[in-house]
Amino acid sequence: MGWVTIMYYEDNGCSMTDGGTQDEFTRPDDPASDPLFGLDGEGEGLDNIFRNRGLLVIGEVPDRDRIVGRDEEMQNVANQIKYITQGQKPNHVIIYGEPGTGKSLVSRHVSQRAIESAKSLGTDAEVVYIECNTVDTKTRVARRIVFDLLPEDADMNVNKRGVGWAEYFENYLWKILDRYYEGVIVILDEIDRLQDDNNKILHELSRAREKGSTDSQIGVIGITNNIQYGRELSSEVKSSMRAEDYVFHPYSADELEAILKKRKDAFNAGVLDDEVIPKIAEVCAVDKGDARTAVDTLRNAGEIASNRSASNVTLEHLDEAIHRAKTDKVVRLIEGTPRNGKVVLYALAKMSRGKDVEDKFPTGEIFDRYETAARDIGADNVSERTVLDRLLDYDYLGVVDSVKDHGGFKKGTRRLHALRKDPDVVLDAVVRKEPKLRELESGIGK
DNA sequence: CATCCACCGGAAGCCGGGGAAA
DNA sequence: TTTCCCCGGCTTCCGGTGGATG
Repeated sequence: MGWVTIMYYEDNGCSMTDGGTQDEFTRPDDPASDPLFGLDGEGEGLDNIFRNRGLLVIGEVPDRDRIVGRDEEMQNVANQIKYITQGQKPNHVIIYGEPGTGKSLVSRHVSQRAIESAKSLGTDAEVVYIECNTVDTKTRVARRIVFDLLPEDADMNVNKRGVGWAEYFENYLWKILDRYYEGVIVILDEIDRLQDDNNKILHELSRAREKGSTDSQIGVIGITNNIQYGRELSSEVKSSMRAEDYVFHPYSADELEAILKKRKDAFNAGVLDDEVIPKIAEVCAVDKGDARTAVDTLRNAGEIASNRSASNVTLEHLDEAIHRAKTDKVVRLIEGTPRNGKVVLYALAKMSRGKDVEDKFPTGEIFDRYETAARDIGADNVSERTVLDRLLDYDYLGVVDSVKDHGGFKKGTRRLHALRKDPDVVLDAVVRKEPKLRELESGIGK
């Protein structure tokens, strides 16, 4: 959950001095029935929509019977790492595919099961899962592996600071492995987020046994949603460490529908309108078949219904949830871009509203609209050259489609720009990130 | 054909902020 | 803490582009 900004407006007619005006919300004697949180003391009625909202929170590894449509992928991964159950060397695996196609899910689930099988067969094995978008340097990765594998009761003192990545390996990791583990699987998620020469750590891990660093069997599963990176990595890695690589394809609408239905029991019986799940599946299947977004959207629709104290989750709530999901996506893309860039986007969104989707605008026109917007909010405006740069940035980010245009009237090569997202969505996103633009919007109306 | 238009996009350099180094 | 340096946003400058024009 993210933080929600709540604004309070002062009530002018209110005097704080005299009288003992108490809280509007009188506290109940029993905190278990505090109406402020919708409690009634019985644990009932806390929520008329959700029974178990946790089923719709991404990040936990679900039971095997909630995994849908990835049987082949699971078997493929299992075939590569199964040797660890016998205490033998697992193969390395590289997985790539679009976001939300079950890469992390399958890797974690299969690895976990392999480790359990190994343990029950008497092999000491463990799995380490690392998200490289936060653990993004060689040293951090090495440190995470060491501390994750270090048993609680180990009589080994590991320095937390001042240790280089190679030292972590030399001084600690190999020793820990030799002492406690016959096999380890290391999952490196979003491996493309590792900084520059990250393949060194891949190399070190994957060749450890051949180099005689340890007797333990190490299997690496590298995950990336950057197809390009995945290709380069897998060809390079394949030759040097013989890793198998797999592509996870997006979920179909049917699979998405099945995934969502498996999580239907997050809701109370009967509150979820029948059309909701198929609609989400349909919408998300068109947009890259992203299961994460699908589940998020279902949860959001439920939350919107819940906040409204509605008795059912309806298509209306869903439409709002979809809009919110799209807005969130754009917000994520544009946060971190310069303020003037957002004003440029604002200008383009304003121009695009009500126009044909195919309509494109030359840089000059956007610049003019941008200038008035910048003046309206009292921001110092940038040159046309910079506006062009901002538009090209957004093109790279996938918010704007920017193409070269040859042979206009009395014009050489020029560029035309159009939004790749719904203008209303972009407008909402920009307005959310830029308070001045929000004032402008709410002031003028449309 | 040469010229012109109106923009593209690379290069160089300025500036301020932030983080590392001293 | 101060100092230094790097980076990203921005500007200015300028050669490039390619159909229209006469």
